[in-house]
Amino acid sequence: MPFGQHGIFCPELTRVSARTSGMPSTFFPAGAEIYAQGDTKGGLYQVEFGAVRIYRLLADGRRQISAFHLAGEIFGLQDGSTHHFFAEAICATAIRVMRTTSLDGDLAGELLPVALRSLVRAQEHLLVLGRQNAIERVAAFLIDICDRQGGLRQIELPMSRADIGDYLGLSIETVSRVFSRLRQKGVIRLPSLRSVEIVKPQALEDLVA
Amino acid sequence: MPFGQHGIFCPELTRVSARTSGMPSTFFPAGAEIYAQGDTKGGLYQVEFGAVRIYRLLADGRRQISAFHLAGEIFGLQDGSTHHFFAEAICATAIRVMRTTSLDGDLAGELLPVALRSLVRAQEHLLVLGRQNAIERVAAFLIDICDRQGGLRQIELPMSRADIGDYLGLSIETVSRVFSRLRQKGVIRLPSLRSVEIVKPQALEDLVA
DNA sequence: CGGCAATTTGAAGGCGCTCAAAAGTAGTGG
DNA sequence: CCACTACTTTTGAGCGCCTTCAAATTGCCG
Repeated sequence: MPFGQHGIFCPELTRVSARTSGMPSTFFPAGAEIYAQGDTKGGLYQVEFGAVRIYRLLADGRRQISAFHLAGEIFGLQDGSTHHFFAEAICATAIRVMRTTSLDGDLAGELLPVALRSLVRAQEHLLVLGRQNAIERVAAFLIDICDRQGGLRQIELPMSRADIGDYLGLSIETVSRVFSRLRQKGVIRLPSLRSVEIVKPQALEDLVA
Repeated sequence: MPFGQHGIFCPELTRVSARTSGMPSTFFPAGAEIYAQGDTKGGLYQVEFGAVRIYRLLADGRRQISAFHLAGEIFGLQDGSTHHFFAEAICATAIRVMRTTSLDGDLAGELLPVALRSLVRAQEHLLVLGRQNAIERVAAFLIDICDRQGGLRQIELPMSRADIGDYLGLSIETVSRVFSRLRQKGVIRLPSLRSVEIVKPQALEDLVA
């Protein structure tokens, strides 16, 4: 099976996406692997709906999520012939696949901007992980997700606290404590476990300095 | 002046590099700025000799070095029209410049591998900053520099402890303490301040897991 | 309603940071 | 050659933030 053992081909989505790009879509339930470290499947992926986590593991199980990808975003670029990371669906997710063969053609010029955006993102994330404390990291995360969801004050988080912790280099407990602290300060509200309302955007901005 | 206020044009180097690429070189003394955050100078840079640090600053002065670039390596790729980072010469350094105009032509296809290598590097660095402790970070750093200097056991560090700290997300003191600890364990020797001899490579490898 | 997983909250400890001072290094000029 | 200065690096002591371990609570789905 081309796109991970849990990948389920979805004819309806195929037809939908075919109208826009001519490429088929694949559906992944929550937790399904899209590709693994060492996989040789080349290609580029676009999130149609849902969310994806890109991560790496240490031998003892420590995990670092290097990026989340939301609807519309492109991922899967690789250096060399094999993937260096894992990609998993965070929730029910549809992925549009662009074949490697087409990359050699006209798309080559469009690939560079994608790579550069990812690079800038990763480098900015380095600043967060290297030089910011827990509350600053969470603030940066919320601002980032907010912007990528259209800038509305109401945020829907597809990922768990564990995912957020592994993205921000924090423990689950610390993430939870920071959320509580921001709530107590009146900076955010938590209408439900996976949604956040930003009450004082400026307070968040001030935290990331 | 095209490449930072401290850039010194060096005719002799120009002639040398012209033989290989037809592009001129610029010399930068230690600490000289190559480009700054917000600069609109496009273009690609190659280190001829010396070393470069790429970094970002927080409002209160905290600094995160996202990458070091040694002789032969290419840097300066940017998303959009302005640089998002600072680039400085760490020591006496010569930089070969490739003009933006030439990038639009034949080089476009060669740019993608450069961007992808940087991306993979940054993402691997995220794992170090997010999920590894002090001794593991230093071990990863030494292995990386060692590989990039040809894999010899003797390493020459162009950068200060402060630079290493700002690259690894550690304080100067912690970097120094870890070096001492590795020396006491017999893993490395420190023939001088800026050189490291790796006595037990396997011990270092084991640390990064 | 019951069971399981995710999240929250609490308590204690450790790793790395800050502050401080000593030791080492390099450059300069007498 | 040596004295002097300025800077980097090393080492020490104490503290604080985050982690770990543990338990309570909440939310979800059958």
